[in-house]
Amino acid sequence: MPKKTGSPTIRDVARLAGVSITTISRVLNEPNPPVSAETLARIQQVISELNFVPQSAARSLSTSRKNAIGLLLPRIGWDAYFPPLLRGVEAGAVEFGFDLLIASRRAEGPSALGPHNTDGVVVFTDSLSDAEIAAWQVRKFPCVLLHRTPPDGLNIPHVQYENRDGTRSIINHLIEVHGCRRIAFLRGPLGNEDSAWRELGYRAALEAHGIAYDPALVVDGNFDESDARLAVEKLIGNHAARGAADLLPLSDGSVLNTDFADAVFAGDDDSAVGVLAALQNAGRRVPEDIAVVGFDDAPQARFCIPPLTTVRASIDEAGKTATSMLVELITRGETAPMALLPTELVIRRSCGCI
Amino acid sequence: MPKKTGSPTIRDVARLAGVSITTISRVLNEPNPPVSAETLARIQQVISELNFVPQSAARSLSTSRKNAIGLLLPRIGWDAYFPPLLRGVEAGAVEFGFDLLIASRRAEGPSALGPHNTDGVVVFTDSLSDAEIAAWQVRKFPCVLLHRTPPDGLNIPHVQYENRDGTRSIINHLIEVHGCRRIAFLRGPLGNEDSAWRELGYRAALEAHGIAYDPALVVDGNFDESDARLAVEKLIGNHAARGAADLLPLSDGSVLNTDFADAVFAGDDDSAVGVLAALQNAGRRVPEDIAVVGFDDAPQARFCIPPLTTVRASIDEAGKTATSMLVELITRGETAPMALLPTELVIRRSCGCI
DNA sequence: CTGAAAGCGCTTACAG
DNA sequence: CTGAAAGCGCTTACAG
Repeated sequence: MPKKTGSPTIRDVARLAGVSITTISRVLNEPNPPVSAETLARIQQVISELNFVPQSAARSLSTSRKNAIGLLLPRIGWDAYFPPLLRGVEAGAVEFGFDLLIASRRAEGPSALGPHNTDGVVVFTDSLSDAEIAAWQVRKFPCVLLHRTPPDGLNIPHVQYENRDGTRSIINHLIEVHGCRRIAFLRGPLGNEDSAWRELGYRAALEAHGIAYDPALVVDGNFDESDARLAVEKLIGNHAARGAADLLPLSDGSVLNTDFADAVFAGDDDSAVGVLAALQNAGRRVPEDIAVVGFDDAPQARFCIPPLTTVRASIDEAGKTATSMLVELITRGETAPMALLPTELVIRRSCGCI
Repeated sequence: MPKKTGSPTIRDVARLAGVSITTISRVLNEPNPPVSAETLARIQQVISELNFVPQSAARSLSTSRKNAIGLLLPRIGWDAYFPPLLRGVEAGAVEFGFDLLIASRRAEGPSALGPHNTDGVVVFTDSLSDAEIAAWQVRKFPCVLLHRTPPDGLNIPHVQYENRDGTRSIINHLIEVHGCRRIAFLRGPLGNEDSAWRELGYRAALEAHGIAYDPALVVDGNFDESDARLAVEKLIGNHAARGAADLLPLSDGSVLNTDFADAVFAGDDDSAVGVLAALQNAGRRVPEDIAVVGFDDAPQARFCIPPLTTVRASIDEAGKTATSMLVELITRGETAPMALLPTELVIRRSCGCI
C-alpha cells in the first residue's frame, strides 16, 4: 500500500498494477505505449485511483528538462499592462505544457530564475543586466527579451511593438484629420527604448508632411503623470513669457488660437492624464482648443475627460509571442531573431473626433 | 573541467576545489559549515568562478522539498487587483526563499499546481473545486484559501477582507454625514461570498440607525458595469411607474427630492461605473441629487465623474498574509485558521463630501 | 574537519 | 509486450 498519507510514487502504481515501474513510465510518457490493452486499462485505473502525478523533480533529474519556463519582471512598473502580459505568457506556457515561474528582479544576489529551475526565461524590459544576459548566453541558456533590445553584439531573440509605426499613425491622424501643425511631444525617460522609437515616429510623421521639427515643442514627460503635468505647465509658461496671445477672442465671436501648440502627443497614457490636468487648469478645452493623444490604451484611457485617443498594442499577443519563441528556442534550439508587433489606432474624443 | 557548455554540477565544484561533494554540499547548505577557513575560501572561489547554482530538481529529490509555492488563479477576473495581489504573494515567496509558480485554472485535467511541483499553494477565490481542495486535504498538501471560505467541514486556513465592516462603515458614512435614508444596494453575483458579507454589512448599518430594510431597494448588479446600469434603470423605471414625483421643483427655487433613493451602494467599483452612467442618462446629478459609493478602490475609482467614494482593502497585504500563512503551514505544519484583513474608507466626491 | 555510500523518484538504453 | 539496472545531481546519516 502507498506509504503514510504522502503522495504515491511510480513504485506504488507498479505494485498495485502488478507490473514493473518501467512499464508505468512508458504508459506515462509514450503516446502509444507497447502494452496489452488489458494491462493498459489496469494501469490507468490504478493511476486515477491513486491520483498519481509524477514528481516533477524526479522527472527533471533524469531528463534534464525542467518543463518550466520563467517570466522575469523588473522590480517596479508592474501595473497597467501586467495582467494581459501575464495572461499571454501563461496561455503560452500552458499551450506548450510548461510550468510557469515568476520572479521580480531584486538588486541583491543572482536571479531567482535561471538554468537551475527553468528551461528558459522571458526577460521583461530591464529586469536583467547586460552582463547577466551575456552570462546566460555563454551557458546557452534560452531566453527571449520582451520590450528590450539585446546588449550590443549579442544575438538574442526579442519581441517589441511597432512603436514607431504606431506613433506615426497617430501623428498622421492629428495632421491629416485635424489639421494640427504644432504638435508637442513629451518624451519618456532618458534611455527608454519605447520612447526613442516613438520619437522617431513623431519626427517621421512631421517630415512626411513637410512640418519642421521644433525643439521647443519637445520636452520630458518621463511617462509619468506629474512630470508630464509640470512639463506642460512649463510649455505654457514659456509661451506666455514670449508674449504670445494664446486664445484671442475675435470680433465675430470666434477665437484665434495662438496657443503654444495645437496638439500634444503625451508619449504614453499616464503622461496624458497629467497633460489633461495641466491644460484644464490653464483654461484650455480639450479637444476644442487643443488635442491630446497618448500611447498604450491603458485602462484609464477610456475614463479620461475627455476619453483619450491613443495607440493600442496587444500585450496578450506580445506575451504569447515571446513565450512561443522561447519554447521554440528550448525545443528546436533556434527561433526567429525578433518579432515586431503591430499597433492599432484607438480613436476617442481627445483628438477632436466623435 | 566542466562538461561542454552546460551548467556545472556539484561534482565539478568538488573536483576543482579538491574536496568531496559532501563538503561542497555542506558549504552550500549549512550556516556554519565545519571546514577550515582556507578550504571554505577556496570552495567559495570556485563556486563563484563557475557561477554554480545547485539544480533545484536534484535538491528537491533528495530533500523532498520543492522550495516552491504556487498561486492558483481562476480563469478570468485577473484584472484590477491582480498586480497588487501578485506583488504581495511574490514578496512573501521571496522573503521566505521560495520560488513562485503561477497557473490559472482550466476546466480540463488536473491542476497544473500541486504536490508534484510545489510545497503548497495559495488558492485564489474559486480556482479550485471543493472536491479538489478536499483531495489535497487528505494528502495533507498545504494550501491557503484567499477570498474564499473552506468547503463545509474542512478546516483550511483562509484569508478574507472585512467586507462586512467595510460596508458598514461606508453606509454609516452615508447615513451619518450625508443624512441618507433610502440607500439602494446592488448585489454581486449569486453565491459570491464578498457580496453576501457586504449585504450583511449593509443591513447591519441600516438596522443600527433604525432604518427599515426595503427589499425594493436591493437589486442585482452582479459586480458588473452593464448589469448595474440596467439595474438602476429598472429602479428608476419602477419608481416612475408608481407615479412618484422624483425631482419636484418647489416655489422657492429649491428641489424636493422624492427620487427612488438618495444614495446607491453599488456593491463594487465596476458596478459603480454603470450606476453613474445610468444616473447621468436619467438626468440625476451625483452627488447633488443622489450619492453613489462603491467598494474596492479599483483603479478607475479616481477617474470616475465624480471621483468615487469607496472602500479600500490592501490587496498586497492579503497576498502577503496568505503567503506567510502558507509558509508557516509548510514549515511548522500549522498556522492560524484564518485572517481577516481590515478595510479603509476612501472619501471622494461621489458621496457628497469635498 | 572530511568523505564514501545510500537514496530521493523518475527515464531510458539494453536485453529478452 | 515486458523488466532489471544504471544514472540524473543532489543531501544526509554514518563512520572516521
